[in-house]
Amino acid sequence: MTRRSRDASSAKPAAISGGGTINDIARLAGVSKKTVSRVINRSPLVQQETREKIEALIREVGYVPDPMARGLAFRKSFLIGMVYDNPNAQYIVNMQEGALASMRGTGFELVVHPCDSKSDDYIEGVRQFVLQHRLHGVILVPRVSEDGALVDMLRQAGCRYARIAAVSLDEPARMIATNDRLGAVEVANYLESLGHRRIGLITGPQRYLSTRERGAGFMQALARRGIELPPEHIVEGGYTFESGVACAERLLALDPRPTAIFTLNDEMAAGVYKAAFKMGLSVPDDLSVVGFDDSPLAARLWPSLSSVRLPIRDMGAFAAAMLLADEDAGTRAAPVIAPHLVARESCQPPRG
Amino acid sequence: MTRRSRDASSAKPAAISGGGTINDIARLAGVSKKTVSRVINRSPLVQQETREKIEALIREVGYVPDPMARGLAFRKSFLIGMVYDNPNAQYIVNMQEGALASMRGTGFELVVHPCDSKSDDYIEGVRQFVLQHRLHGVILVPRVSEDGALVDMLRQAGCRYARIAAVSLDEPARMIATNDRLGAVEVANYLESLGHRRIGLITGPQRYLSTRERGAGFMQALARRGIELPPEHIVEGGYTFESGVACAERLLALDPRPTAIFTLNDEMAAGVYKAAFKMGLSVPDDLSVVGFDDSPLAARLWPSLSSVRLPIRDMGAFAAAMLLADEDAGTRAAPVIAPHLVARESCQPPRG
DNA sequence: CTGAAAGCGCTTACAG
DNA sequence: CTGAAAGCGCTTACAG
Repeated sequence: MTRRSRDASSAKPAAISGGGTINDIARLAGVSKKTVSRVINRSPLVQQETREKIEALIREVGYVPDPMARGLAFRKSFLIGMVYDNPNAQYIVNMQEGALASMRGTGFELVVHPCDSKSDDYIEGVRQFVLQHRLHGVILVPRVSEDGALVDMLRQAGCRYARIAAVSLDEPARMIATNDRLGAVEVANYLESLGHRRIGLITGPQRYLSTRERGAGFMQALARRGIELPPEHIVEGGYTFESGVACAERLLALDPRPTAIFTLNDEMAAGVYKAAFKMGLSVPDDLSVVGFDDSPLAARLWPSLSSVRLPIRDMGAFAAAMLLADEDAGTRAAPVIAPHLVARESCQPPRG
Repeated sequence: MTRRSRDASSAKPAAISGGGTINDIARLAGVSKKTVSRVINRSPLVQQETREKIEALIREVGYVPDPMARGLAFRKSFLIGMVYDNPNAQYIVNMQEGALASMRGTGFELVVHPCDSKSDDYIEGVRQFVLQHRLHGVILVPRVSEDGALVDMLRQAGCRYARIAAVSLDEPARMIATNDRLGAVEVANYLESLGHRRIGLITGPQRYLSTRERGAGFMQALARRGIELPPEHIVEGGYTFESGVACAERLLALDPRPTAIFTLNDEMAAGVYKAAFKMGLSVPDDLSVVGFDDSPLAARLWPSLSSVRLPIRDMGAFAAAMLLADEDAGTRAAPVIAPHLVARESCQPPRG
């Protein structure tokens, strides 16, 4: 009782510290702290009666185990990291919220790690990030999720991860495939059903998996409906507004010009709007436009932009849930992610 | 040596664990671990020679103290929280990056806590957030930063905080004032200098400090230049795209109608664009528009939107630096944050 | 300026 | 099913 000042005061510890320690609960329950520990960790090796008594006490006192003490003993923190190199702020924020939704009430917290995958020491940065705080696991967001070298490092470091990518790249328990291809297929079918035959495609850099998936899905679906895109109708942009303008100017200079353009993200679709307006073309009267991402921009453009939406929040929630799941919980059903087209005002049948 | 398996292997511990423990360093240096601890914590009570030897060893081995062990002993984690209830994703992401920039190399990490300030138990949520992991401190982003009840709770919980708000609400060491008013003044002067006299203002909800500051700054600056805004030229929006459309429709129905409109955020400015186009008015030929926030939207609208930019990244960096600063480091110069107008294509002198 | 002891709040072997 | 001992990797008193 001389060792710990708290012992000298009262059995009920200060509320501010979150409800005492494991020792307080053990003393109150008249058991060893090891037994309390078993209850905390859901060990089956506790008598039902004992367990219930301890659980009631824990609730009553408002006791919450200290994550740092647990982490020290476990050699693993109660932190989940999110690693990303993604210019789409809304994407990041939505995914954070989704992950947090799965983590609520678990005692885990989310720590963020934006990085620059073009710098050659970013992997070392992630390594220190996961190792220093002994992260429980990390969520890998596109496009870093596509980097095999990063994943190799994580495996070697013994850090769990959940990858989010356009198509499965890993074992199911570590992977959330977003099936970007399906969204592009939907766009192809939509434009074709409106009657468009001369269609332009503005892609992103081919090194991105999402670009290849979206592009391939779009072209294949068109082909299935008997539409072939001539090479000059396919231009590679850089996922930026400016590149969207430049690519659209090239496409719209064609004669005859496309009656519809699909851009592989919304940024570039906004660029298409600008190019069209500069040329005196009206969207959608003279040109239909579809984007991808359904970013906040889409609904705010005038006319509002039809775009493909991914359930980003859900993806974040699934990823966190995967990381939190017991290693030995058996095979869990892989979540099926399906993008879908949100049709707005930017498309209509071609004129004439 | 039977106790710790690592002792049995080699003096140089596995690189994967980040470079051994304090005991390894102590043994290698031939000192007690307390002395190593003093070096880690920059205590002056270490002989220069001893210190240098230990520091060299730490670098060589790549030793990094375990934040969980330190946190347990300190009763305080190496985590900084960011608490926000802000619909502007770019704002959040930029601020996160700024905070992280200040934290780089310190061993601290950033843990995020979005919340809903309209729910009545959000303060309890933040309380558990800061208490459970014993956060080192939290960054309070507008608009939760304006909530006195939240700050009271944090004070009572003994959690450090840094508040970011339009105007100082707290002691300088806990406050980053963004001086929103100055940005609005700049807009007023700009529009006046272009020759506008009939000017409309679309505000946000008056309960927000930023709204009041921006609105007051704008009107006062106009008044100083001899322009009074009649009441019907001032309408209250809700910071949403839709409210921008509705407010603009009211303003543009006036006869004579305003030649310029200032909206207190970019979302509503986009709404003004839509309303103008629907009425067949051209921006900027028939109507000049200025927004606030300089969100990604601003540069992507057509014509691109003039808007007030806040140095959000720097604000995040300052906030984190404040939290990391030694309590007894003395009074540090309060950073001066100054918003400024980014003039783009949406304004020109009024016609006629 | 330096160190041995005790402690932070939890868990992992190891016994029973 | 339960517990006493030792340990996770660090720090705070307290001595010297």
